[in-house]
Amino acid sequence: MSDTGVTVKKSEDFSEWYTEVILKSELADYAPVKGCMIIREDAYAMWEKIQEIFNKKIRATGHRNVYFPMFIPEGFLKKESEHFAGFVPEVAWITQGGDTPLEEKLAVRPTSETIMYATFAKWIRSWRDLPVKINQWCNIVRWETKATKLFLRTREFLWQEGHTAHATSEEAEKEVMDILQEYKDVMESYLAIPVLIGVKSDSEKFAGAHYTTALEAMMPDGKALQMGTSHNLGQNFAHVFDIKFIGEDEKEHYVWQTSWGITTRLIGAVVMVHGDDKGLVLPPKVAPVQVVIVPIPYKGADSTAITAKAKETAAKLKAKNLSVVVDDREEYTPGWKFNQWELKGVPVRIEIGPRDLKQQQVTVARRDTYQKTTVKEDEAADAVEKLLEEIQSNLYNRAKKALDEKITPVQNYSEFADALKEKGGFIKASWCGNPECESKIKDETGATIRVLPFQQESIAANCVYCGQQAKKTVYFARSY
RNA sequence: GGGGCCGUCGUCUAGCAUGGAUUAGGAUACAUGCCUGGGGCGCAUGCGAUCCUGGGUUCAAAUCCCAGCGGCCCCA
Repeated sequence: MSDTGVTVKKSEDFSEWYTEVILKSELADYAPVKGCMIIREDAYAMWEKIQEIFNKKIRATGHRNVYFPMFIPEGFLKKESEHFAGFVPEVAWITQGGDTPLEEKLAVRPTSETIMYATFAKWIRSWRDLPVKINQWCNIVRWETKATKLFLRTREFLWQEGHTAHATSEEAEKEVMDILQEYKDVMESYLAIPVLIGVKSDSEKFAGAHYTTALEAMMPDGKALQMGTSHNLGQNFAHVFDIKFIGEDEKEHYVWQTSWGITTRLIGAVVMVHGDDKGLVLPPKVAPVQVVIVPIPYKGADSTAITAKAKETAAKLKAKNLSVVVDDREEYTPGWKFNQWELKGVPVRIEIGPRDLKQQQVTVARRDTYQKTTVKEDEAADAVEKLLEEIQSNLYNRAKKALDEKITPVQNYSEFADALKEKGGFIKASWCGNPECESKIKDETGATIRVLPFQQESIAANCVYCGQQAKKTVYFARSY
């Protein structure tokens, strides 16, 4: 028995399944340094797709890409004390260059607010210089000491960080929400992962932010995953870094700022949410290979005709801008190839054998449902294109259903505990707004407030923990 | 933050309890040749191991002890 396939069932040992799928589908590999990973071809290709999608969105709204250095002088980080306190436990420091100790140690960026904003102070003079809307794609380092997990928590990861400065609070506020919506679209329309959006509680907000908005998804094991954040920084950093401009009113003002990011963690979410016992199941819109064609050459059959037909079909699909691979390797049997491409999550497989040739058809198999049908040869390209759309929406609908099933409204703390114990997921509950209740709940159950949804609806009059007058309806969950 | 498990050819592993004799064995992968082909084909031959690293115990260590490195899981 071969062990090249996935040996663990997703429903039986989720963690093990996750690791195994990633390694065997060759998305990633471990690096020699603890908590670091190698992002392999297919995963990187997905990251590039995400970059393409998001770049297009932010360019359309006037943002431009830049690159700042990865070394940040300690003094910069220390300027905003809350920010520094939030990040210092996991900053990697450079203290020596060659043989020479550095006079001031350098942080390997855990995020770039400080180095960017020191520069903003130089760039911004007048209201005419605003808004500043920049973004960078880069790596960052957060020296995790706790458990690391492929894609979800590694010491180094890739992300994009957008940073903006505006003349007014309203404008910054709008930016935060616009970006949040763009993120939501990336996740739902492209990654096929539904998310809950809202504001973070103070204890969970970004260190140094005025407030943080976030997008939260639900994983099949009942744990929430933060998919992205968009922060309203208010004027905190502006004051610290002295980012001022002369307004139209001829007076001096501090800028209003935002920052926002998504990371390679999204790839881990795709694996978790859509994958199955055979391996990855990739949403067509971000799949590096959308269609694989496997010729079935029988002994005695006209294998040149079969291969020719496979290539011809591939050409038709490519003409529709689809990414297609013809797997004409002779050293593997068709059955072996089916399994391998399923492991890699390719959404659609086309089989072309003597039978198809004779009947001028192709056999089409979809990854999400394993359904196999035959399609007339000249209709194949259109049919596949349509099928890919169908798979994309099927994956989203499946995930949406799973999310909805994992949201439990509760009236009191015993219901809260039961729901969390039984199925995990999001617990929708009323909260008085006191951080102490939040913190006690965390200590007792491991669940934290993931978001305070924008659309508030009252589900109970009293706080789920202390019984005092409730102020907010929030989603709790255990999280990654 | 706390607890537990693990590390042997590229990969999965046997051997470890009770130290010595398996030449560290097998499967898979890889290479070559044949045979096959609509769900991980078959046969033959071949290649492939610092038993994670360092130290200790011992006449003798993959096996026991300690430390380090790396991985996994669970709990809060």
